[in-house]
Amino acid sequence: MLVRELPDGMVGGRIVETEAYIIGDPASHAYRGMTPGNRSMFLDRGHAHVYFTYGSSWMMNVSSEKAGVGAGILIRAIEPTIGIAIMERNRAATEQTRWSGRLQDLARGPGRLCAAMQIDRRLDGIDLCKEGPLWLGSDGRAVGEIGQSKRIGISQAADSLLRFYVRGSRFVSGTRALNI
DNA sequence: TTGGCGATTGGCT
DNA sequence: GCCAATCGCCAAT
Repeated sequence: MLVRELPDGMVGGRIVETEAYIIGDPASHAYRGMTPGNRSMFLDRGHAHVYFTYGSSWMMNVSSEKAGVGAGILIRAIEPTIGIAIMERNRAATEQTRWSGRLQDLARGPGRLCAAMQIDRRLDGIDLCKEGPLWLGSDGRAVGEIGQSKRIGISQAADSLLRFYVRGSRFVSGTRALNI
């Protein structure tokens, strides 16, 4: 689960899609070493790396190695379960990412997910494994079968099978062919 | 349902 | 300047 605590209430859901950006990965923001913009990717595992791209979208990684090593997991989609009405309002209020009105599109894709959950620069660097405005947890439900594919939208190391998704979930992004 | 394309901001070289 | 871990629109199937 990824959970966000907002003034209006809690929002979030089950993580159904991720991508790995591993050590020595040419597609990773951390590949060329630490800069002011990617330093949170070098925090100890379990911290947020929030960044802005394409002039329109915030996205979030979870740092995944020990302090000083740059690597992370991109959270690409959630199945909304908590505070759906609040997330719908957040998407509707975001001009850059217009919401189709369908629940399955509410947090389907890394930019949409951050828009729905109001994840932005202010959360960069926080510890996701303790109480706070954004944290990781579990609802205790069994995880479904996990599929594996190429990552989406990158040009470097494009063929590495580092994308992971819940097979059969309609809350997963990408084309049908990617989600077999 | 699928694939191609342009908008638009910030960080880095 | 350059370009990007996206999105939504449009046309074609």
